[in-house]
Amino acid sequence: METRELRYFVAVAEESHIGRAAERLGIAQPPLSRAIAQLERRLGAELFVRTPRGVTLTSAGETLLSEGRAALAAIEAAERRTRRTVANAGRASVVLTAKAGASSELMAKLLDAYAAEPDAVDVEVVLSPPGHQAPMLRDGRADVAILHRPFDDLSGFDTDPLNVEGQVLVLPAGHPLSTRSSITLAEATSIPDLPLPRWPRLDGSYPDGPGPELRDQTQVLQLVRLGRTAIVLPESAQANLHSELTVVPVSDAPQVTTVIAWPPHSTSPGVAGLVRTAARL
Amino acid sequence: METRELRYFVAVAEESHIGRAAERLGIAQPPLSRAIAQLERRLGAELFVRTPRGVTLTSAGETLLSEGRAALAAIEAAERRTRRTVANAGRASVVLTAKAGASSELMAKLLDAYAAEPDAVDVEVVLSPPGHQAPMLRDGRADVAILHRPFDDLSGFDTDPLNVEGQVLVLPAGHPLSTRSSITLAEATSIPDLPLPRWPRLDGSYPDGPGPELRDQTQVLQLVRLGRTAIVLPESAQANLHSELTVVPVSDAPQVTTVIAWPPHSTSPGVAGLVRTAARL
DNA sequence: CAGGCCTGATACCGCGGCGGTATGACACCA
DNA sequence: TGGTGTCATACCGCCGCGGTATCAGGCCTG
Repeated sequence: METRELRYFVAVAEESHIGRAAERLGIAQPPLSRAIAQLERRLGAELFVRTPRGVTLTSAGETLLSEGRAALAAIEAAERRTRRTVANAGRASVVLTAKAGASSELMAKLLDAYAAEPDAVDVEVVLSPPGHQAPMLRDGRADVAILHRPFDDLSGFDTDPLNVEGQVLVLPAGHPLSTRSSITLAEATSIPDLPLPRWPRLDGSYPDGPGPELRDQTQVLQLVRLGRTAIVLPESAQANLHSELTVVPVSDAPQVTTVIAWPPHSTSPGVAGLVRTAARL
Repeated sequence: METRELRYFVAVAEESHIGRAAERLGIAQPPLSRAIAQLERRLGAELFVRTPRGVTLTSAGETLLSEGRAALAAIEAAERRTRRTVANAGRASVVLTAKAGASSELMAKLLDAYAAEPDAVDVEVVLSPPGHQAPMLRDGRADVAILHRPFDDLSGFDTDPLNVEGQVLVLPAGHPLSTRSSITLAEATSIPDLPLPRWPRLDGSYPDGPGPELRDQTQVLQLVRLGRTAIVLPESAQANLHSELTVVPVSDAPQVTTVIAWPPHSTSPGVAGLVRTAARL
C-alpha cells in the first residue's frame, strides 16, 4: 500500500464524498474513484458503500481509517525528524512541547537542571493549546512532551511521572462556597450561579452548554474574578492566581499526574538526557 | 514520502550496499541508486556516505531508519488488519499471540472466562517463539498479546498487568545446590559444572558462549534432567516440571510481570472484551 | 411521471516517472 | 598499472497516474 493511496483513502473517509475529497486533494474526481476501487481490489475489501448522497465507511473501512491515520502520522514523523536531524547538522537539538501556562515551575526546574548537564543539547520549547501535545509527538513536530494524566491520551508513548497533585475549585473571593474546607466534584460542577466554562475541541469548535467559551487559563481566571464562572484546576495553578480569588480543595477529583512522554522508539540522545534529568527531580 | 521509497531506503540501510539491496528488492542497481538520491534530495538530507566498499548511514539516516521501520510496521499493520476485518465478514474475530509454553494456565483461565462473555468473538491463539510477540503486534499479525516484563519490549503498547511472580533456578534433582533454600542470581548464573543455555536471537542466530543452544522450554528441561545445564525461570514454570528436577528460589532475580498488551489505537471490540475480562481475573 | 441534478463509474488519452541496459567515474589493490 | 568492485549517469520503453468527456443510476421536483 502506497502512502498516496492511504492519503486518498483518508481524505475520502473524512469527506464521505469522493468529489469533495478530490477537490481537497487537488485532483479530479475520476482518478480518485479509480484509486479507491484499486485499493479495495488490492486489499480484497470493500472500504465504502456507495450511496446516491456520497459514500460511507464499511467496518473494514473503519479499521483502515484508524490504522491508516496512525501509519500516516508515523510517516510524517519519520520525514520531519529526519529533516530536523540534518537541519541541526552535527550538534543535535530537541523539541519539547507543553501546554501553554501549565507546569511552568516544573518545566523551569527541568530545563535548568538539564542545561547544567555536561552533554546537554539545545531544547526548543513549543507551547501549544491543550490537547495538541500528543498529536505533535505522534507526527514528529515534537520529540518529547509534558503531558497531564488523565487529560491527555498517553497511549503509544513511553512516560515517566514527574508530579502528582490534587485539584482545587477556583472561586471569586467573596463567594459563599469559599468558606468551605473542601467540596465534592459533583458540587463543584453544579454551582447554580456559576456555569463551568467550555473549552475548544482539537478542531477549534466548542461543545454546547451554558458556560462561557474560553481558550486559556488567563481568560478563565479573569472571568472567575468577575463572578461569571468557576473552574477546577490542579493545585499547582495556584501559583498563577491573583488576588480576589480563593480556592477550595475538591475532595474526590481525580489526581493529576504530570508526566514526561516520548515516542517509544526514540533514539535521540537529547530526549534520553531530558528524561534522565527529569527522573532525578 | 512514498512507502516504496521507504522500503528501498531500509533495504539499503540494512545491506549497507546498494547492489545487494537492489538484488534483495528484485530490481536493478541503477534505479535504486537514483531512488535513494531522489529521497535525499526531497528530504534535504544526506542519508548515506558513499564509500568504495558500499554505503554507511549518516546520523540523519539513523533517524530515518528507526522512524521508518516503525512507519513501515504501521502500514503493514493497517493492511493486515483491514484484510482480516473483511475476512471474518460480519462477525469479528481477534488474534492473540503468546510465547509458546509460557503462562498456559493463566491463558486457559483468560480464554475460558472470555468465551463465557455474552458478546465474545472468536479468538485465534498464535503461539510463537520468545520475542516474536511484540513485532507481531506492531505489524498487525496479531491484535493482542501476552507478554512478560522485563523480557519483552512493551514500549508503544497499552498494557494491563495480569500476574507478578518471582523466579526460580531449575536444577537436576541430585545437584548439591538443590538443598539450598534460596540462591542469588550471581550464584545461579555461574555454577561451575552447569553452563546456562543460549537462546536464539530474533533472526535465529545464537550468541557465543559455552552453554547448549536451545529453542524451547521442553528441550531445556530435558537437558537439565540430564545434568547438562540449569535454567532460571518464572515460578509458574513449575507447573510443567517432571520428576528428577528441583527448584531453588532466586532471591534477587527481577520479578516477572505477565501483561496483556494491545496497540494503543485498537478499536476492535474483541480486544476490548479480552482486556476487560483479563482485568477481572 | 419526466427531466434536471446530484452522485460515482467508465473510456480514452498524454505524459511523467519507474525500471531496464549500457556505460562512466572513481577508489582500492595486487 | 590494469583489474575489480563500488555507485552514478545516460538513455530508452512502458506502466500507471491524472486529465477530460461521458455514462449510469438514484433522488427530488414540477
